[in-house]
Amino acid sequence: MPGIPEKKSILDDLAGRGLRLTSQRRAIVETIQDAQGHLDAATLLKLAQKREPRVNRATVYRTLDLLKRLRLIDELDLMHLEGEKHFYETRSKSGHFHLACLSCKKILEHDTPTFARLKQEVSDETGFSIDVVRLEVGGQCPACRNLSGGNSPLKDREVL
Amino acid sequence: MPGIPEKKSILDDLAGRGLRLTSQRRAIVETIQDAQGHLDAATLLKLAQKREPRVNRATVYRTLDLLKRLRLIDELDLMHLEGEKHFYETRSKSGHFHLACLSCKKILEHDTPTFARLKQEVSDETGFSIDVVRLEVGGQCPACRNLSGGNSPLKDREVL
DNA sequence: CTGCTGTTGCAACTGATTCGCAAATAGATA
DNA sequence: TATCTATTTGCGAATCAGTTGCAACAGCAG
Ligand SMILES: [Mn+2]
Ligand SMILES: [Mn+2]
Ligand SMILES: [Zn+2]
Ligand SMILES: [Zn+2]
Repeated sequence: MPGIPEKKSILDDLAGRGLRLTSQRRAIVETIQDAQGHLDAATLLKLAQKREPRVNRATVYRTLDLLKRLRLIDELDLMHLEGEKHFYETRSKSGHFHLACLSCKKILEHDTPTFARLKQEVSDETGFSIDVVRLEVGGQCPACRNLSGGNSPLKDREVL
Repeated sequence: MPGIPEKKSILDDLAGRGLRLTSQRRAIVETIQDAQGHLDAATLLKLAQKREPRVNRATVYRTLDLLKRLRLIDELDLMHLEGEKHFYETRSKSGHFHLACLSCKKILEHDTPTFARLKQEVSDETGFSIDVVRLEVGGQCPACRNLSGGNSPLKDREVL
């Protein structure tokens, strides 16, 4: 196993394809890689501008699109809990999927061997060559579940 | 098993909750139920207006939101192959998931017992009470796979 | 039939993302 | 290092999906 060369991997990949390493791309990519959670485009712009003020919103979207097409990042909907924006995370930490609590809006990451098996089965059964798999679950986290009383799920009051 | 009362189930559900069965809701709900494939809001509006011209775009969105919250329909992203719009289908035909061919943009529905097992596992392992599960796969369908030559996946030309 | 209250149409508005084009610049080349 | 050129960017306007406030409308209980 290498030391910690993981850090520059996306930029290396871009360079390897003959793409230009502009200061903007560096700032955007490094921001995504250093981010703890899931970033939306607006947040990514703000954070990237701390590293390189000359980053424009359009460039963020163009770079996200590029990284998506190169399969270096994954796009998440996270059940669109607030608005229609999307979120992004690096592929390296991939394999997991996301649970969104519809009450407290927290996002939980999870994985289980059955998920990998499912992908394999889908590939085998359908003949698809799979590029992206997005599994998202919406529900109520254990904390919110207790908090909202132990009665029946989905009382009218809560949903209407 | 009942005869074919399935048809009115959504409207019955709405009525049972004391919600009003307006001509607009009828048109929208029946359009969704009769639809073969996956409808986006704009298409749904157009089709619903054939049954009842007095259907407005806002009402379509409000009704979709209502049906979503009541868990009577599911919202799909279908990998946002074109634009950022969403698609809808009735819950009754639920249980399956969707494969989107990134080349020909066809949508394939699929299911496998492992999918049900996965949901159960997720529920057990995380303690979440699950309301919605969305599994979407992006890739290349068998037809497009052959068509694009048997060489390595993702040539630069195709992605840049 | 009447009245109350939930629903709707309208048209303006928002938020997210995309676009065309001229200016800037990374990286190859001399 | 200076030059060249295709790629990338900034800008600001445009598009697209979805939302909203409010007055008019219309289910449906009584
Ligand atoms: Mn994640
Ligand atoms: Mn989406
Ligand atoms: Zn919660
Ligand atoms: Zn295809």
